[in-house]
Amino acid sequence: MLRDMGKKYKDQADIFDVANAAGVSTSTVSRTFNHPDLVRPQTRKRIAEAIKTTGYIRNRAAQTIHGRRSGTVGFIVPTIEHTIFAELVHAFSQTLEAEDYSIILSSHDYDLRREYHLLRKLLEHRVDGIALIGQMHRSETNQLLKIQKIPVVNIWNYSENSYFDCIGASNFEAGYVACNHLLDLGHEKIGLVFPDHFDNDRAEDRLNGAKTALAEAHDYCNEQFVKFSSYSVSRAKLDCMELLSQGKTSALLCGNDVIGRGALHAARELGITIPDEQSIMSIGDFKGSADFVPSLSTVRIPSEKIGRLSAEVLLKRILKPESAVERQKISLELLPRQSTCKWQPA
Amino acid sequence: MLRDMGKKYKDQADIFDVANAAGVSTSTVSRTFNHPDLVRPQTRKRIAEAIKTTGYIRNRAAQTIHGRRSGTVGFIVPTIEHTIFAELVHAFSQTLEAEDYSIILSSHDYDLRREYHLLRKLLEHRVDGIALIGQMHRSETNQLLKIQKIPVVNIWNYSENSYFDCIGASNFEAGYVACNHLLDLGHEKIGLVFPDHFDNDRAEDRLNGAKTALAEAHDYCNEQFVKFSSYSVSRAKLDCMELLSQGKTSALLCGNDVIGRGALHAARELGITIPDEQSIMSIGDFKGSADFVPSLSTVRIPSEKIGRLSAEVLLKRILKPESAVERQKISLELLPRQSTCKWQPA
DNA sequence: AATAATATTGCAAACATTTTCATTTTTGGG
DNA sequence: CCCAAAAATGAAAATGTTTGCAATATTATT
Repeated sequence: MLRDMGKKYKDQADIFDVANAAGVSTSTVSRTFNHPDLVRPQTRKRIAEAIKTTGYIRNRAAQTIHGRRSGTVGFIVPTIEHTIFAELVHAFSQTLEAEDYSIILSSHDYDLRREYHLLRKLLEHRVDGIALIGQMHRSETNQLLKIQKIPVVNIWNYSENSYFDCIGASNFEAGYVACNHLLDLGHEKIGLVFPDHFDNDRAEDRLNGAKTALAEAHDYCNEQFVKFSSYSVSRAKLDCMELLSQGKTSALLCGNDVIGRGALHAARELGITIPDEQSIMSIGDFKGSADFVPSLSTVRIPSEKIGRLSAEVLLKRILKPESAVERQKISLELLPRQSTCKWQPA
Repeated sequence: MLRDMGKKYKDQADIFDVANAAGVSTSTVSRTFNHPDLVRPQTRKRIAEAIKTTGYIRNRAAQTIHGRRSGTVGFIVPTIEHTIFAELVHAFSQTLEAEDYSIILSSHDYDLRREYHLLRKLLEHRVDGIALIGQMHRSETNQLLKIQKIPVVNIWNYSENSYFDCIGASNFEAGYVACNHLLDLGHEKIGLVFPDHFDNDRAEDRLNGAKTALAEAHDYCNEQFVKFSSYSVSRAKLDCMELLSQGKTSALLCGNDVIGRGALHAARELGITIPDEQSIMSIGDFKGSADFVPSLSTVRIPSEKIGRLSAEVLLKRILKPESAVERQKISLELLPRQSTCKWQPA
């Protein structure tokens, strides 16, 4: 039956307008979108035309309300400003956009209380799934996720007993491998420059990995060589200059490539030759780190791969919520480049 | 009246559950959210408790359907991978998240056909507003935006006769100013390295600005010094190495800081001293460009400011759709740093 | 050409809210 | 303590879809 014509002026065509224009019922229009195989090709064509002439645009909110997928996925990252997660977000989005999902992206600036609030907002929008960075979250965050029974993927930091699906590398291992690279080269006085953020299990794990390597090699870890810096090349540069100018180290181990770049700049600024006078080792391998001169030695954490796989796993979970928890430990790659070399005492 | 109790098991508390728990009607619950001043503080408190005990989370989709704000804003950028828009997106998001909006971020990889499709998807979600980069879009994109009468802000590239609100700098001017900086320093053989993307009015305008400056100074622009590169440090480095090793230029003008960084690396790789042997000039001033050694001379386009202002303007337009078009031309800042100096013929 | 099987389509209920209008409660002034 | 005005609340309609079920149209089989 056609809809009451006495309605007030409407700016947006709705499914009734399309149905009228095509001379079918709303059910049929709806089906053309959601189960095209159930409607006759001929009818489908008529509807397609009606859609064009009316300028109809589906209302996802209306279908969301009905319990159908919202077609959105929430992605909460610590930051989008500092390159760190750019590649990850990019790969993640591309994969999901290819499946017609839209990404609601929010960042909490390393404040896990904000993370909780952002999560609530995403749930208000009835996202079909959620992606979070790291394993460390406030307990109310985890609780909320559990009782909501919403598909969740935990990205970036691998944990063998994660409650949710989890795709990431072992950041402990990354720190361990990176540090051992320097130790293998004969370095003994290694400066550790790591981000100072709390609310960041990745950095913490990396630092612990490095300290463990040091402890194994030296039976101790000299705390006076540990420096906390931040996620900014400028800040890191200053902090590294301070550390380098003390002249007590033969190598710097940087918690991530942003800091690694800062270290490279710092050395240059101070006229310190890399790697002859100091080795610089980093973790991450962001795009461009290989292009520095000297190129930055680092431990590669394949962010594109992680982003793509996370999206795929989340997708699977959305389609099949009850399957077993999926965890993938993404392997690291030690990339010795020009910024590190054997330590030769003068 | 209380709701029919014979309903099947529901996992998600809805507004009826809250109403029951608080002993009020759904109207009152709804009002506590949307017009808190209309409900007695005492009742409000009772409802707040009911919300907690039931674990209720508002359904934005349901209110969107009612013509109410969806609480989302769509932001379509060319890319999130290459730093270019990271600061912009960050500032934009922060400003809108503070007002409780969620951002649906999508990227089209410099493909304006994809931009159109992404826009449609955003409209399906009934976003309250849309932010787009640049002034150049497919005609169907512009048409769709016009007939939808949705708040739109055009970011990044200023145009004095934009149809929509527009916050940005003149990229023509940026190219012009950057090039004149080199000309003022006495450079004559200037290599132009610009992104090769079509579908990018910003790069085009910058290049035209540079060419205009050259034409004014020399009455010609030597096309053999124009090189098209891409938005990647690696790619740009290789391209710059090629150009530099020909030894026909005394300065490089780079279309953006990504290319500028590539140029810096290239020179270093080739053992060319910056700025003594070659000057490197860039456009953008991304975070970190000042920290390179030598620091990168560039024309600053204040992306954070642009991001923040865009968000504010879009917000205004959402609240007051009928007000006059707002345009802001953000001013540039020439930042001569260490990578450029006076040209002294050998 | 009649019947059975299958493919299409339509009706109406359901989804979770918001909001208008009417009704009830509270408040303040005498 | 009563009454008018103001404040708070509730009932019900409306929002734009999807989908189970029933009805109808098409096709295949004899």
